[in-house]
Amino acid sequence: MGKRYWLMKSEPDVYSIDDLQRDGKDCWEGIRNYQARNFMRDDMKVGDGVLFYHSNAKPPGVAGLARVCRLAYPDHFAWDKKSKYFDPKCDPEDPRWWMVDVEYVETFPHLVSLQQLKDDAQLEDMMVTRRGSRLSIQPVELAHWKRVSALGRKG
DNA sequence: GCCAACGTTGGC
DNA sequence: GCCAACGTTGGC
Repeated sequence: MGKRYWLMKSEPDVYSIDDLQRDGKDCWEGIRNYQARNFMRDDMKVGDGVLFYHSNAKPPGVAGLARVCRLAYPDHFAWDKKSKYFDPKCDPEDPRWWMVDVEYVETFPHLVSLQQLKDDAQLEDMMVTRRGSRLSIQPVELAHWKRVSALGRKG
């Protein structure tokens, strides 16, 4: 399997692309949805491209690019009682939740808003534009990746 | 802050 | 295995 592309949602109030730029790289902890977990655990490879999406933002949209820089490993916050991602049903011997690390690549000079994504004919069937699409990690087609990047760089 | 959409839980 | 109740997501 060659390089793949993803969209990963983060609430900027919690962790924004500026935070990732400051940190250089960070673990993507707290994913508590099985479909999203499966994408990270089973499909993400080092070097895969990430559209960094700001959810619950004004406006919501793709803020820039990141890159997967570590293969999936157990999300240890799941058994950290002090973490807000603590999951009492989790057994460290049999990890239920996984995460990858991502590294900062670039911040778009123009945030590509959800409305822009919806209005763009080339992005018609992109998953994030579908109504009720709550999945916080989604696969992205190469053509969509290229189009979103172009919009973000050129406005 | 509202609420529709969706995922999970748990009784049966 | 059904499904009602509940919790969360996330746009608006």
